[in-house]
Amino acid sequence: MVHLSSPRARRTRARILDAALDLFERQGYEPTTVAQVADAAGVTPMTFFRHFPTKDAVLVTDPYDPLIADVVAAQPAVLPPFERVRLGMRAALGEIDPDEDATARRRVALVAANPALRAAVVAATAATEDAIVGRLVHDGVARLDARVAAAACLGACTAALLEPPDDGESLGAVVTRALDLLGQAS
Amino acid sequence: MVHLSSPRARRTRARILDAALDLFERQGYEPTTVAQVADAAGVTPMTFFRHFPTKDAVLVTDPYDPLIADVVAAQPAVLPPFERVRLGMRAALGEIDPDEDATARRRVALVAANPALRAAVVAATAATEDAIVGRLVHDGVARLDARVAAAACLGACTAALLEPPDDGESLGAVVTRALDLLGQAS
DNA sequence: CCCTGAATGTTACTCGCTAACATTCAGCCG
DNA sequence: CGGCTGAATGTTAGCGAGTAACATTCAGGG
Repeated sequence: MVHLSSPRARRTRARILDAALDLFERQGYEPTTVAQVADAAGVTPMTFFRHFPTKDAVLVTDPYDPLIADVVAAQPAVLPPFERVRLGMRAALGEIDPDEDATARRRVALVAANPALRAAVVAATAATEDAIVGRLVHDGVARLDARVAAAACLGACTAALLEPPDDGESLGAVVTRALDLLGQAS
Repeated sequence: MVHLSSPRARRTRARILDAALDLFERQGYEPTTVAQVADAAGVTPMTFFRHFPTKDAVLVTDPYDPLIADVVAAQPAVLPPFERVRLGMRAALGEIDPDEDATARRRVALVAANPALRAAVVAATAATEDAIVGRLVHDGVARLDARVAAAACLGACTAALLEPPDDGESLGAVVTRALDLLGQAS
C-alpha cells in the first residue's frame, strides 16, 4: 500500500482503476486477471497490489464511517433497538452521496453481477456493523438484540443499493426507501 | 466432486471433515492449509477438493431450502412484504434443526470467528434469498421491496446464529428471537 | 477370477497474493 | 546545473487455493 498519495501515485492509481473497470466490464470480473489489469495500466502486478490490497478492493471499498454509529446512538434510547438503528441509519445515510459519480454506478453494477463480490461487500460493512453494535451494547442493549438490528438494517441497505436502480433516483433515496420498508406502516 | 457417495466415499468424506474441524480448532482456519487437512485425513489435496469444492465448504454449506420460500409465499398477501417474510421465515425456521449435533456447533463457532467465513455464509444464502424474492415478485410485490425484506430477515437470522449462543438455547429458538426483534412490539 | 466403474493418486499448471531487495523517478538544496 | 533523498515502481522468488488430464487402485458382480 502506497503511504500517502503523491501526485504520481494518484495518477497511477487512477490508471489502474480505469483499466480495471474497463476490462471487468468487457470480459467479466473473474475472467480478468490482475496481470491483465496491471498490463493495461502500464504497470507491474506488484504495483497493483500496492494500490489495492486485493483484486476486489478496486470495486469494494470499506464504507466504515464512525458517524453512522454516532447518529444511531443519538436516537432516543426508549425506542426498541431495531427502530433506533433503522431511524439512525436513515438519518445518517439518506443525505450523503454527493459524489455520486458515474464511476460509482459502474462499480455498483459490477458488484451486483457477482455473488462473490456481494459477499465481499458484507465483509466490508463488518466494521460499521460492529461499531453500531458496540455503541448500543454500551448503552445497555442486549448484544443479540443489537446485532440483529444492525445486521437487518445493513443487509437491507446493501441489498437495495445492489438492485438495478430506477435511474434518476439517487442512491440516498434508495436507502431511505429501503429503511422505510422495514417500518410497520409500509 | 464425487458423484454419489458410495460407502467408501462417505468414510473418506467423514475423515476429511473430522481432520479439518480438528486442525481448524487447534491452529485456526486461515493458517491451516488444505494440504495439512488432506494429510491428516490420509488423503491427497486433490481428493479433498473432490469432496468439498472449496476450503470453506467444509464449514459453510448452502442451506438452500425451497420450503422456506414456499412458507413465506403462503403468508397472507395483504401483509406488507417485510411482515410476510418475517412471519414466513419464523414459521419455517423456528421448528427445524432436529439434527443439532455437536458438529454443527463446532462449525458455527469457527465461522463466527472469521470475517471471511461470515461473508461466505451470505454468499451461501443467496440462493434462498433469490427464491424468496422470486416468489414475492411473482405475487406482484415490487422487486426492491421483496429484496429488502428478504435481505433484512436473512441478515438478522445469520447474525443471530453467529452470536455466541446462550448454551441451552436451541438454534431454532435463537432464530425465533431474532425475527421477533424485528417486529414493532419488541 | 477377472472385469468394470467408481474412487483416489500424480503431475503440472494458473491465479491471487506476499516478501525482500534492487531500481528509477521527482523535487529540493547547494 | 548536478547530485541527494525518499517515495514509487520493478524484479525475483515463493506460498496456497483451485483445476485439468491422465494413470492407478479399489470394491463388488458376472
